[in-house]
Amino acid sequence: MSSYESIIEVALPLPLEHTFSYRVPPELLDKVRPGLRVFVPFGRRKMTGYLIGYCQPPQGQPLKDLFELLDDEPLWTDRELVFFRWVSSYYMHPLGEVLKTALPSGINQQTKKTGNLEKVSGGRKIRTERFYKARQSDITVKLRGKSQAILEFLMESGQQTSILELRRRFGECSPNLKRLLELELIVVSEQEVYRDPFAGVVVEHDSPRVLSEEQQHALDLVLSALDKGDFAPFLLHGVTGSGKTEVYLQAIFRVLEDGKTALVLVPEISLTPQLVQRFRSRFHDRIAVLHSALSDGERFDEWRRIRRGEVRIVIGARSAIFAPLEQIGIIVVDEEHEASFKQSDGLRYNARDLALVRGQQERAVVLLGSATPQITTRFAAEQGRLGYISMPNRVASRPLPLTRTIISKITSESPVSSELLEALAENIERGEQSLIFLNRRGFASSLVCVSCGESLQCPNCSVSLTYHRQRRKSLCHYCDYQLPFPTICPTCGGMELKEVGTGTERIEHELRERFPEARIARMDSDTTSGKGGHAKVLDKVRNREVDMLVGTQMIAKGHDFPDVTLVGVIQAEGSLYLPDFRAAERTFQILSQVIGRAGRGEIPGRVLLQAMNPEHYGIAHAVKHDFDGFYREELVFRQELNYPPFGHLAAIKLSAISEVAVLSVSEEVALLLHSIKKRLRLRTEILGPAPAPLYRLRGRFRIQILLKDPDRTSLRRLLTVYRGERSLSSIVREGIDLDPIELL
DNA sequence: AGCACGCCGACT
DNA sequence: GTCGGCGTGCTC
Repeated sequence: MSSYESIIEVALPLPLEHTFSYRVPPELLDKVRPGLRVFVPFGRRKMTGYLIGYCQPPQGQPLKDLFELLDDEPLWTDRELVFFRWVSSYYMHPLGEVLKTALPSGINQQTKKTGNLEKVSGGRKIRTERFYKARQSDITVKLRGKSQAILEFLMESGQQTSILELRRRFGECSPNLKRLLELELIVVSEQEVYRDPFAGVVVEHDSPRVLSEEQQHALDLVLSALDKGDFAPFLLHGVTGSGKTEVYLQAIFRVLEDGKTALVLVPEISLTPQLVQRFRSRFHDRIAVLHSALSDGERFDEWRRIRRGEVRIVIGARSAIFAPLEQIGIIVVDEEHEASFKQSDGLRYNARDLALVRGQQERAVVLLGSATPQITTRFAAEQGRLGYISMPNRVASRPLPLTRTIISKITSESPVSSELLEALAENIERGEQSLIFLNRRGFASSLVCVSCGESLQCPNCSVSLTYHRQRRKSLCHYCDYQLPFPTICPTCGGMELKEVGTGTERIEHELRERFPEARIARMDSDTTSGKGGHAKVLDKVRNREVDMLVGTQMIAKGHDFPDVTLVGVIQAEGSLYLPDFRAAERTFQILSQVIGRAGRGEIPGRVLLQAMNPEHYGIAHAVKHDFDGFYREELVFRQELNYPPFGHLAAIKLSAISEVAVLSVSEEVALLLHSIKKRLRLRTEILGPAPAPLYRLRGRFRIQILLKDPDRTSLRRLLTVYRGERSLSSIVREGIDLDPIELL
């Protein structure tokens, strides 16, 4: 054994830039390989590290020996390590922590000190089950009852059969099996099994559907890119109901035919059971699913199935970008504009951006699908850095819903306008379903004291507490702060508190009074807590057990309700004035999505949209289903203000810059930055807020941080110094996801 | 991140 | 006189 392999380089999951070297004890020399986890001494601790390579013995310091190797087979390939290294350097996050994030959680060993006792915990968890098999023998023994039945079954099948399977067929049968074992008629063995997140769920088979002309054209473009076998990124811009999923499915079919694999990223898989269902009925058990609702055990097992090449398709939420797939032919990012592709603690990454990077490294086709792509994505497509595929029409020539705005005044008595009420009444009469969308939960958005005018505020977050009538509580929607059923003003002791602002709870209440016979359901994070909370409501709607569904964003995303013909939107501009440079974009997107829920079946849909200022271009273009119009106006607006994709932020390349400029953040964040300037401990200069005409616009501030003489450490500090709700790192990361193509 | 060492205030 | 605050520094 060469001495070269006797010193290994180990990355540790700690916030340290450096990797560490260890000596390999002679008895392990023939077993070490990059890709294994190692258990090593570190200070006076012991921890799990990642063997990433070999190195020369550093002079001067004595090396420690590693304790043990935790794996037999490498957990990652060389190619994956290249990707991890890229992630590490781009997000300025230590390689060891990147590896920890990428690998299934809960497999690392940790030492904990309990008094003087050292406790090793964690480690891999492979589930095993007992399997029984009939012994081959000519002896025929006649047994009684169940034992005989079990023996006959095992002899007939000749297969290894798990205890679970036997229990399912014969009920409790341990005593019988024990007896059969004693008689040496059967043998038992302990075997590895996978925990199956879909245990017991049956799906029907689904065949490829006939494509529309538009879909066929989109598919052809993707297929010809696949044939070239090179990196090819696309934006698939298709309106709601244009059949993007079918394009994904058929492209993936071809990828599998070519012997390659497919990775599908979806925003929040628990919210899109329909999509997973559709994939499963097309591809059956060739699919692994990765998302946060899996237990550690299930996730570990799905991960192992992928690593071993037993599945060719992975569907998952953002973390699935690290799935151990090899030979990736296509990466699909569905609803690419969704913010949930961003991981916002620990390693902060945007899975949508990483899809492009991994796709490039794997020479795969990357398909970013959306009805309302991010402005920056569309801009990149316009510049030719992404292929652009457009599907502007719905399948089966179904028209987009007829959409109308209603001007709503704050002073109006009911939050639901009379026109909307009328339309709802008509729909009930006709036996058709309606959705009512309001992007705010609770009953009232604040309680205001009639005598002193103060509103109830959260002491931690300085925002109004939302009044929840059913729970008899005032809640902060940012933190967990809550007050029980407030009756007295905490400022002046006044006895009368007025409900101001409207939430979904109030709308539901209102509609129940107006339509006592109607079957009304509400769907927001208050009503869908607990397992399967979403599915329950969604099934009710699909089974037509509900006439009206009131809800927040939740009802806008990805559900196919074929029988909904009317969508009502309360406070359409509700999200327009949030202190976020993407407020207009978000408003347009959410409106487009909710409008897209109407008329997906045989009957054309219609939408009534209540807004105080329907002339705002985000709303006006949503009404006209006019993405391009919106897109052009937003680009002009951003160009004037130097916002992304035109601003300096696009130039943030963290490893190379000599100046960090943060622009266009909220007033709150701007003030925050000033207040923590001392804590930055950096040689910095914070410029701004900008002159009034600029920063006053939509309440946004323009500020700038100049980092003098930046190095890795100071940049990291800038990223991590403030670990609040709105951390500096998230602001800098806002910059990172501005122009993903810039990454390549 | 842990976990040490280290130097100043209120306590059995 | 000690317990304990968190500042600083190190971990192959």
